[in-house]
Amino acid sequence: MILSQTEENYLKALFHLTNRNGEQAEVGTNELASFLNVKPASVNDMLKRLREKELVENERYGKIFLTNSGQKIAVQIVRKHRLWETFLYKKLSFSWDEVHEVAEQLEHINSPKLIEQLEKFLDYPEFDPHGDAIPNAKGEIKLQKRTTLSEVELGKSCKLIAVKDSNADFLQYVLKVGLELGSKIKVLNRQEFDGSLEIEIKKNVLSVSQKFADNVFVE
Amino acid sequence: MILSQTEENYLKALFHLTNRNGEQAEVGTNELASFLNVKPASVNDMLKRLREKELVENERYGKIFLTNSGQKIAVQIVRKHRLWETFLYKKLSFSWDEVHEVAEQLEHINSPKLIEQLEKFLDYPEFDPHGDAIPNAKGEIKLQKRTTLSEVELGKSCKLIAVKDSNADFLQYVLKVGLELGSKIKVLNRQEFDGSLEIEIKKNVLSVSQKFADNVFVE
DNA sequence: TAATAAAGTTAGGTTAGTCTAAAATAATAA
DNA sequence: TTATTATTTTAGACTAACCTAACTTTATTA
Repeated sequence: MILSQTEENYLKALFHLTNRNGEQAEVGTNELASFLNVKPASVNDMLKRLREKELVENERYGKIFLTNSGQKIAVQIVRKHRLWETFLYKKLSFSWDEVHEVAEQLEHINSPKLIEQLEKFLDYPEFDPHGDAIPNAKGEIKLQKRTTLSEVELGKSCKLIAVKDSNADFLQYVLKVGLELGSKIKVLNRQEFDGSLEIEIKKNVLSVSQKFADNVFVE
Repeated sequence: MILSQTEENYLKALFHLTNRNGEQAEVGTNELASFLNVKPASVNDMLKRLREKELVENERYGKIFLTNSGQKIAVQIVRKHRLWETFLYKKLSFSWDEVHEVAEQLEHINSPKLIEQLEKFLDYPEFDPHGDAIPNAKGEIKLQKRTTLSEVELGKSCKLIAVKDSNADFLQYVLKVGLELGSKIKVLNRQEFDGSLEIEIKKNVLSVSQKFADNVFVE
């Protein structure tokens, strides 16, 4: 089935919104609209088309779900996105926070051979530069039971393996703080009243908010 | 200036049609329409928009020209196309005849850094897999005074460096005949009545039409 | 449970890019 | 030079993807 970029973006958005933090989540018109920066009325138009193509299911005034085929297509888009991010980061010296925007464009290129060969060229990577798992050709995703920085015991050290979202501002802040994939972090102290953490990175001590710590994955 | 893929395709088509065989050529509505597989009426609509953006110039019932800024944009698209073709051929094991179609999609990705880095990654290639010159970042193109197979003297040997167009059928025929970039070809004989040539490739002798020989560049 | 707020839908309109059919102009040939 | 043919333009319509404004349904809370 040949889909427009817009249709693909709706499917991908639904995939992300319905699978949050590894849990199923319910998604409505409004939420999808604000995620995609369009108006609810536009979402309605598109949902009608996607229903007709049997890629989504939703009843009048009900929540929105991807069908099996919708899900399959969405996973393939995510796969392409993450492979391209990996390519940009590993081969073209893009920084962590720059890859997302360009991968948003590249993910819509339609060529099965291109993706196969790209994956091979990158030597079958399992994770993208944000630490997210790359679905394989069959659409299978490695399940990741990931620990956040917030959950690390006081005094212990850990290694940064991913950050939760792809917001460029957040990523830039992470970089500015001196972190990158693989950075070693030691958790020194935790403020009870606001959950903020005192951490040590390369012999520098700094304080980060709970929200920050919740968005950083470590092992 | 941000252009749609369609607008970019019109500019690129005009670039190719107005610079044929190194010579300037006049292009009209009908010709552009059939090149792009749309109807003349659609071309008219688009020309209006491109005139308003000052990317093309044409008078009522007159021939169509790219303006300087239209030309600049077109060259950048050609540059991206040829760099991507090179990438697919050199790094992702695409065959000669497969690169064009995918590059048609990739050429519309908008990221100056991506192209800069891609060019660097490929080590500043001068020619694409079809032997066409890749414009540099400034839009300068190496001028190629190219010899066709038709022009080679009887008994002389030459090396295949390019083929004229990107038609997949023609490229596949070229491959089938046993030719690739760099292949050595010896011209044995020429039929006066139809211009066809008898050539030797890897100790095989075969006959090719004048049209074929006109479309194959050698040095 | 009635009133208010939030979420979702519908109707009607816009723009980009396409089309068909018909009309206008230019080019070619008798 | 007039008639025929080819090219170009115009008018009117369609679809995808969006919008605003008004309306309906569901959820929340007083």
